[in-house]
Amino acid sequence: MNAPISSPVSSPALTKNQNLVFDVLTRAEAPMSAYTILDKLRDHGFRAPLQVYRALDKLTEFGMVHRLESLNAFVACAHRESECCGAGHGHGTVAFAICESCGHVSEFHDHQVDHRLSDWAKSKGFKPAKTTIEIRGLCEACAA
Amino acid sequence: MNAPISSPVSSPALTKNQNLVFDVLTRAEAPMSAYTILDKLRDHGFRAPLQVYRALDKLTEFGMVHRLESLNAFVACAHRESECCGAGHGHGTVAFAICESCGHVSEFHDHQVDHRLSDWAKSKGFKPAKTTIEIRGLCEACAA
DNA sequence: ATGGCACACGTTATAGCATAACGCAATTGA
DNA sequence: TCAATTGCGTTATGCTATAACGTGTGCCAT
Repeated sequence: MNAPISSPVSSPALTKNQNLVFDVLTRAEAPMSAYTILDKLRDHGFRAPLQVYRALDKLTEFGMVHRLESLNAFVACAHRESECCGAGHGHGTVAFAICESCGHVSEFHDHQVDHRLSDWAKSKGFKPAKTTIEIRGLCEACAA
Repeated sequence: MNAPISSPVSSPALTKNQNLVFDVLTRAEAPMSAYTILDKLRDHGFRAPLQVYRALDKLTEFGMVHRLESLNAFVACAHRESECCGAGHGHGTVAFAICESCGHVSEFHDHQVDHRLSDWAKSKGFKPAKTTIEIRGLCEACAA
């Protein structure tokens, strides 16, 4: 009795660890590092970073979690249910606006940006695998 | 005799350490991590990571070096002389295409992408400070 | 049923990336 | 001349991520 468990709330059938990590991220107001997640889950039996990283790898693969490269941290995907996490659909690249003051992250998507970038790639014969777009700055509230 | 030295080849007057780091990056075919740079410069008296990081911070500030967030590594700016490194001009955000096979990096710029992103920011009251765009995938040669 | 496979898990150890905190030396300019 | 600034060097430390090992479980083709 170790493998996937009928998930109470999440999309694909997640394992116990995956559910725990996803729940922590979903509740968070800001991105969390793997080690911060680890600390939050010590009460639930987590002892080592790998337990977190393995869950994060899967959740990222499922599209339920995004990694913020410029922060070395993770957020739950903001596109609820139907839009984002469906298996094979992929609505393209997601962009993030990260407030350096309050830590809040806005996730958005822009087809034009997507097209421009993939046009560039096509023109150069470059085959994109994963695209990162992160804007760091101050959110409206913090810029005031 | 410790401060800036008339630089033999570079743009602003760089210090000795800044020149050494910049030269190593300029000669490199692919991005380098701070520790790789450190190893290359042991012969020149470098002993500690901070010596590298401090030089990288300045070079980045000057616009002569870019940090690749998804790689935790650094590259010399590909825009030669006039275009990129001039003090106050800033031609906007730069994007990178990073080959995961050979490590080669292409630096480019797209006004439309820039505009799209800053329009989004404006509409949300978000004040951008620094924008990261990195496409990882396979370059033409490696995709063949 | 059983042997092989794929996968999640747990643990220990280690690798790789980045900065804090101290003090010294040189430069600048009121 | 004195204070402020900047670069430098050193030691120590902290944060991020993965390697390598072994265990247990479910699946399913033979």
